Amino acid sequence: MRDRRTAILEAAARVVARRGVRGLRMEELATEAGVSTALVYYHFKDRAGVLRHTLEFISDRADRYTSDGDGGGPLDAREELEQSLLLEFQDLPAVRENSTAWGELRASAVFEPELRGDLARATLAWIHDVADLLSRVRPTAPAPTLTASAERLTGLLEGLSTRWLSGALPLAHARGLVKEAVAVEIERLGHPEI
Amino acid sequence: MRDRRTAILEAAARVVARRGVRGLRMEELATEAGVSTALVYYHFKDRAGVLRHTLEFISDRADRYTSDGDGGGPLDAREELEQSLLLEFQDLPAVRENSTAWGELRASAVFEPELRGDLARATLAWIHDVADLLSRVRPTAPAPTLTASAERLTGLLEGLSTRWLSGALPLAHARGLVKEAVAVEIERLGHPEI
DNA sequence: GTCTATATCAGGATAGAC
DNA sequence: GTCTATCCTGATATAGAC
Repeated sequence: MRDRRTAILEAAARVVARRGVRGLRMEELATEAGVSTALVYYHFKDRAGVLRHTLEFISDRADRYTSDGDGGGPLDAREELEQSLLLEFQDLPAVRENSTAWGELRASAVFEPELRGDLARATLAWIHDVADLLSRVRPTAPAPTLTASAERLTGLLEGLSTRWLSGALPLAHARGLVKEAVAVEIERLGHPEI
Repeated sequence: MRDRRTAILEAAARVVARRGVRGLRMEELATEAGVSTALVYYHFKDRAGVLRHTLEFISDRADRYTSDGDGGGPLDAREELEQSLLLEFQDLPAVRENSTAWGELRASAVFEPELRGDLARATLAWIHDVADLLSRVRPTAPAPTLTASAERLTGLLEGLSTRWLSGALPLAHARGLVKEAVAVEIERLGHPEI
């Protein structure tokens, strides 16, 4: 147990994953964190403040996961790419929590312009990372083509993620589709004349 | 102006597109429809009932749009496919409304299991339609491969749609990515050995 | 079928003590 | 920094007249 503030943010991440951004109630959050509602307001001013800091918290945490050097031995560029894209599709509480929260963030941004800035920045960074990994597989492919591939792959991930989380798409199937999408895009980058 | 019931559903579609599923308030809906809140309850029992019927209404309407024979002259199979996938990316109020409502429905289904049934059915039907169009472009491709391509294309559409609606992706760029995705998948279906 | 009230309640937010 | 208690708004839902 860290300081209360962090405990509240961790609790908020769990509640958002369980109820959604729209479903987050201050009292449920307080109970989950084991504190009073007043304390939540003390630390975060109001509901919007809670949400802002929670989404920031989640996004930082996601960065950490992504850059996790894991114990799987050295990977070639393509494996690394696949690995990185498949990180989002695992049935671990932490991963589900992050994916759910991100999905909520994206969906909420449609109606809440204040959220759009952060979201756009994070998405752009992600696309850039993926384009970078792609460029290691296909070093000769031109940058705009790489970016377009990255945009499609990440866009697909977002779409499939929602399907998975809403129970419409089994995890294994989602993973299969992602792997094949990677194969297809890499193949495509080898034939720029299409 | 049809019967009040339909007018309420049309208004609900507009309000959901504007405020989201969670942002739909019975009074705003009533005002938008030009009726009293009591009448809304009379016709739809409660808020959940409004939502259920609204989503059904939207989904029916989307079917109509999709099967719209339009005035663009006869298209070959591939053009028809492209056309059909690009329908969702137009800056027309009706289209925006439908896309937004669908996005909301998908996002809500993550937290509301009751919505999942309808959603899964509609998604499956969509995938099937796209697979069908693909099979006309690549008549020799095996069915599972066609289905996988359709799943990726529709999944991508869902992901890009959210990006577009949240202002993260300009319309023209989205359309370009979709067109290229179609090209890539069709190319892929011509090389089943990958 | 439709309206004008109005009851009811959940949930966000604050006051004030410790 | 943290709690208990409470206020108050906004939103769902119903009663009863027409």
